[in-house]
Amino acid sequence: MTVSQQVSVLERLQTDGVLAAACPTRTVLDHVTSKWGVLLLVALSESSRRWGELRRDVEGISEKMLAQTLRTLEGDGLVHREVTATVPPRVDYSLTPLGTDLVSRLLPLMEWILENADDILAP
Amino acid sequence: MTVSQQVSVLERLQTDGVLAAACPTRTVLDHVTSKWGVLLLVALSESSRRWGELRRDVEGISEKMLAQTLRTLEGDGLVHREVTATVPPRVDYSLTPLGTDLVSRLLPLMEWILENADDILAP
DNA sequence: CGGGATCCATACTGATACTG
DNA sequence: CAGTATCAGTATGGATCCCG
Repeated sequence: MTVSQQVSVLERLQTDGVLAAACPTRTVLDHVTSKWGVLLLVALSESSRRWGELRRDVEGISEKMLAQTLRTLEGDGLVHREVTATVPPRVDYSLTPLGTDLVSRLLPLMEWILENADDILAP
Repeated sequence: MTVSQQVSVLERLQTDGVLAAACPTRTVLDHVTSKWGVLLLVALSESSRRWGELRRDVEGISEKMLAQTLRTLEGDGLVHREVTATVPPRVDYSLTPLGTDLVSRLLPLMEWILENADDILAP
């Protein structure tokens, strides 16, 4: 990414929002960067997952926050919820096209964190 | 990004951490995606800024969270703090090379949010 | 100007119990 | 299996006042 591109993004962030309070993009940013939102989106990046799988994939998440975060992401149109009316019931979660697009921007960031976590926490 | 790349990133996230609890990368992720951390990093993306400038740039941030978040980011080696001992005192904040590198991964995400916020919140 | 200290409200977490 | 409901404890954020 060139410097001129960086500047233009920053300028648009200032005028259109994000850095401005009360801007709708703040809400989206909060959802996307929420503690569990990122991890769930990443966990869904490869394939659709069932409730119990997500609960195991994302270690440490409580059932309450799992349900709450999934509902938020579903409401944002990032995650698709599909119920199969069987006994026992089966519910699959998957990324929507919008969610897939978002995750493609998210994974480079996660990869960076993975590679640099040691540098950050070591000193 | 290809599918094979996505899979490899996810697999490394599962084995090396992030999705695993008690992993150091979780801490880094929390700092980077903290409510104000993202906005401050972006605000610093173009040039170094003074305390008062950041306070105005990032609308809605309280002085407490500004100080707290800046100290965290400084401790993570992402932000550099430079004090000029004058009267009145002057303190400048800027991105470290590590911080600059991180922001280059962060801006595409912010740009995506900017472009898709309407689609997410409208329905 | 650039913070630190304090108090309060909210959000999150954890444990448990219950349901279709 | 996939949740919902509730309560209690904790962590986090915000508002305010104060200081060198």
